[in-house]
This record gives sequence, structure tokens and C-alpha cells, in this order.
Amino acid sequence: MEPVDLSTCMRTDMCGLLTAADIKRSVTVCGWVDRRREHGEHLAFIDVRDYTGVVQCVVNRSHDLRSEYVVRMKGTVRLRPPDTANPTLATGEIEIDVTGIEILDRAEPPPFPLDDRSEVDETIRLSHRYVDLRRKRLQHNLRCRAVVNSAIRRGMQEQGFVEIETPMLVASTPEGARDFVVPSRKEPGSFYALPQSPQLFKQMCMVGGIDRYYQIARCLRDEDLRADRQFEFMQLDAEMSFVDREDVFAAISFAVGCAVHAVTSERPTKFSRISWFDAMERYGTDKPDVRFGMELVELTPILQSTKARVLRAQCVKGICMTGGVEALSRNEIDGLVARCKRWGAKGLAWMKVVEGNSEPTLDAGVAKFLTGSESTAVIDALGAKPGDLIFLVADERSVVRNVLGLLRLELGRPPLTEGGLCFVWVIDFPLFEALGDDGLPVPSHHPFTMPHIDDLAMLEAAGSDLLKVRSQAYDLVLNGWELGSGSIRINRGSIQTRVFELLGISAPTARARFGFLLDAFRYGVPPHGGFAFGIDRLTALLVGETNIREVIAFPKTQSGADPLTNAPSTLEPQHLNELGLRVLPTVS
RNA sequence: GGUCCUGUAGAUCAGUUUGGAGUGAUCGCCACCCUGUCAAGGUGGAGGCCGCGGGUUCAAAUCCCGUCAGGACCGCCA
Repeated sequence: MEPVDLSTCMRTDMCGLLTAADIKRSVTVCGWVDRRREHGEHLAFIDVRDYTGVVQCVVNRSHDLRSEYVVRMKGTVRLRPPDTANPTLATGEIEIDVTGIEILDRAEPPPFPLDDRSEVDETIRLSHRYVDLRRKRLQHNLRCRAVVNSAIRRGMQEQGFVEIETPMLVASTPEGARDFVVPSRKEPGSFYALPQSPQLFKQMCMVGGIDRYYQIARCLRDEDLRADRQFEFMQLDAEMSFVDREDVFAAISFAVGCAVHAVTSERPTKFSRISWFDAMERYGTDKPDVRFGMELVELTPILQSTKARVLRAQCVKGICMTGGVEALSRNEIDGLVARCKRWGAKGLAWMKVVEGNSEPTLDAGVAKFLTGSESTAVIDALGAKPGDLIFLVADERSVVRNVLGLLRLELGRPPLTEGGLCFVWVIDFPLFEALGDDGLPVPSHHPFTMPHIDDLAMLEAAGSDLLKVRSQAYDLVLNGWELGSGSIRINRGSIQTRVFELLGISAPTARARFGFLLDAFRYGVPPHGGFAFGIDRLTALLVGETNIREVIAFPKTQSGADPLTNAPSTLEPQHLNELGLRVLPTVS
């Protein structure tokens, strides 16, 4: 990028950018007092800091500078005396011989150390976020985030996408996540919702002939928070007309690639692909972390008629932990068993792989219930070697996948920021993820998702056969984090009608909820599809953070509160009246 | 809604297992000394409702119950 002239009426230079080339120049820098090294009243070294770094200012007279005072230093750049250069500092060769000090603002001592060596409690950081923002970590993360945003914009514009802003006050639709709602003053008793995504608007943009839409959109969902989830988050939201899945993959991969390149100077080389079914079978999750192996191995046929009663179930799978015998104590294994039970399994069977007479065999745990040939087959299937630990879960298939998938992460997952960036497109999601208690299929994506073209005939099926219908939905996964998802949308009325019918959404209900979209679709809708991915998550992984709060300037805590502004807060009775609202006493 | 972890000086932590006299350390802060430091150094000092409430006990930072706050995860997040 072009270097930017950052000088202003108050400063000539940035602290961290001064070099030996500036020697003898008369300069003025502005910033905060970082560290002071006092040597009596005739000599003090004052490090002045702005976001570019620090520069040492030499003061030869008495002064009353303190930590974090905002100052303007005037002086001449000079080479440091021999043997006093500091090679660990970008500006370590030079210093400013100060001729004038102006205190622009005095400051109380900071509530926590600003150096990057100290880990500070997050609540304290958040309640003084303005101070926290001065620290290197957040300066770096937020600037990277800005780089990601602009790289994405450039990448999308290059591909002919048009940036369109969709409204924040929208109609509530009961599907999906819980809506944040905003009471209407003009129409007491009515509410707007804050958008969970611009989904319906972007589809209407396609009807409107925009052809390629994108937006860096704020999305809001009132669901419980996590390390990778905030109430409000940013997505690159995109939609394209006259496309196939491959067109969407290409466009999104390019945009993600632009963001990655802008931050790391390297384009991601490979976006691998896996079907949803394979992901569930091999990793036990639809967001596989493929940076490491330890895949789930199918053992059902091997153990079909085993005498080990705990292993007789609809499905048995296992994982092998290399060197697990050494790595885990009996106590730790017991802890894993307990955890698997909490995750919903009836139990967790485990065995040690040991040297046998002629070939490796199994020992401890449930091993004694297995025949020799069963043991050998299990060892072969898992590719296990002596010293390894084997874990088996036998249960319903969905439970086995889920529990072993979680266990695999527990045992093998490397730190989030190691092992590079492994992008995976998860494709061929099922159209319905399960049959609900009411016997109706539960959609795994939104109801406008196009079924797989080869499975259209199966839409006429009923019951559990419907679960075999694949959709044209896909996710992009990065190191086990779901970055985003998308689909080709239904653009034919007959298919949409059938899907609504299958989901138990009656024609009047569909009309009430999505009437505007269905109306739009009566006037000529191009085949279209799109995608949305989370910018907070991408940025976090790019800067090596395991928590998206570290790439958000003013995030909320896990309980959804903001320690800085004390949001959420109550409203004055007058305000409530105006909105026609009354707050009920909390029921305990 | 649930499971687990954490809460002691402005900050970071020790002390809690096994209750026992005054809760320590480091950094920071304040004062003084110091003309080449850079995580400057030296001397001295201030600073604590041990998250909060209750209980057990002769005695509670420590044990028990409750509660609040923060974090990780499960559920949830089409």
C-alpha cells in the first residue's frame, strides 16, 4: 500500500516511523507517555507512543510528565551516542533531543499495564476498553480487520459485485434464531426485528436484476454467546444470478483469498471439499477441523456379533490416540468417560494397544470381552500401534458421531492458530436434518434452499426417506470453525410449494411470513445462489486469536452485557409508555 | 436451561488441599537520591469488606449452603 502522509497541524512525524534518515531534522511528535527513565532532574528518557510505535525523547530539564499523559514533543532527531542504540526497537538507532514539551492532557495512572507482556482480566479490559485499545494487540487486530474489510470489498468489486445496503429494521420471521426486536412507536404493539441476515432482501435484489450483490452486513441473533459468537457480527453477504454452485465457490474463494493475502501476503492454495455425509462419518461434525487426523473409523461390521455387550449397538465407531497410553493417566481416562456421558453417550469404551506374541493386541478396558480376531480387526481398521489408546462409542449413529467428534477435538486438536489455514467446503448437506416430534422434517438450512437436482424426485417421498434428499447448500469451514454457509435457492414455484408443504408451512402461513418474497418470485426470478461468511471469525483466525472479542472494538461479555456502557439498561416509564410497553415483574 | 473453571492491593499471582497469631510477593503508584537509560537503578512509603450474603467452629481467605460477576463448553445458533 502507498505510504500515507500522517502529518497534521500538530505533528510532523509519527513516533515509530523515525529513522536514521531523519537525523538533524527538526520534528514534532504527538502521543502518550509510554515509559519514563528518570536520572535526576537533568536527564530523563521519555518514550512517546503512538500507534506506529515509540520513540525515545531525551529531556534535559525538570518536567512533570507521567504515564499516559498526552504530549507534544518538539526537538531534533539525532543519532544515539555510541553503544547506546537499542536494536530491539525500530527507532532504536535515534532519539529526539527535546527542545519543547507541551502537555496536551494529564492522565490518571492506567487501570492496568499497557505493555504486551501482561495478561489482564478481560472484564477489566472491557470496562476500560478505550485504554485497552491503545495496546499493541488490539491496535494490530483492529487494523488487520480493516485490511480484511477493504480487501474483501476490492475482491468483490473486481468480480462485478455491487454493494447494496439493506435495512436494519425489518419484519420478524419466526424461523431460525431468536430475533432482537425493536418496538414501534408509531404503531404500539408492533415490532421490528433486527436482521439475522439480509437473506430475503438479497434474493429480491436478484429479482431486481442486480445480478451480483454483496454487502458487509451486520447481523444480529439473540442466542447464547460463545468464544466465536456475539449477538452482533459482520458477514460478507453475497448473492449471484444465473449461477451454479461452482460459480459461488469461485467468487467466495476469491474474496476470502483476497482477505487472507492482504493479511498474510499468501493466498490460500487449497480449498478442499468433503460431503456432509463424509464429514459426519469421518469427523463427527459438519465443521471438521482437518488440520489433524484421528478420524472416526467405522467398526460396526467388525463388532456386529461381538460378545462385548456394551459394544452392541446400531453403530460403533472408534478413534485412535497415538501414544495415548503414555499421554493419559487412568484418572484422565475416567474423566473422558464421564465427559462422554455428559455429551449423551451411554459410555466410552477404551483399550490399550500392546505388543502381543506375534502382532499387537488389545489390553485393559473392554478388551477382555473381544475375541482375538475382533481385536485384530479393530487394530487394523484404526491403524493402531502398540502404545496407542483406542476409544470406542457404541450407540445410535448420531450419538456416536457427535460424541466421538467432540472427543477427537478434545484429544487431538492443535492450538487454533497452529497448523496453517485449512479451508474446507462442506457440500451436499441434507435438505432436512431430522424428523421432528410432529413427524415433519426439520430443514437444515432455510426453506428457500434448492434440493439437489438428482434428488428432486425424492421430494415426493415421505417419512425418513425424505432425510436422504440432498440440498444444494454448502458451508465453508476453517480450522474447525464454520466460517459461513450458502446455497443455490429455489427459483421454481412448484418446488417451493412442495418444500413448504413438506415443512408443514401452509399456503396462508407462507403468504403471511414470506408473501413479499413469493410475490417477487411471480415476476421473473433468475436462478440464483449465494453465500455469507463471518468476518469476525475469519479475522480472528488470521491474526491468531481464539476469541472473536479480540477482533471487535467493543464486544459484549458471554452474558450479553457491555461492562463499558452498562448495556442493556432499563427504560424510563415515560419512554415505555410512549412505546405502549409495560414490563412484567421477573418471575423467579 | 445445564456442566466445568475462576474471583485475594491499581495490575499479575501465592496462600485455600490439612481452618490457627499480623494475608505475602512482583509490577505499578507516591516521595527522595541518581547525567546514557531502554522491563533503568537505589532508599523509603501508601495501598486489602480475601466478590457478596448466610452457616459450621473457640477461631474462616481457607470448610458448607446460597448468590453475583467473568470465562470455556453442552443445549441453542434455519
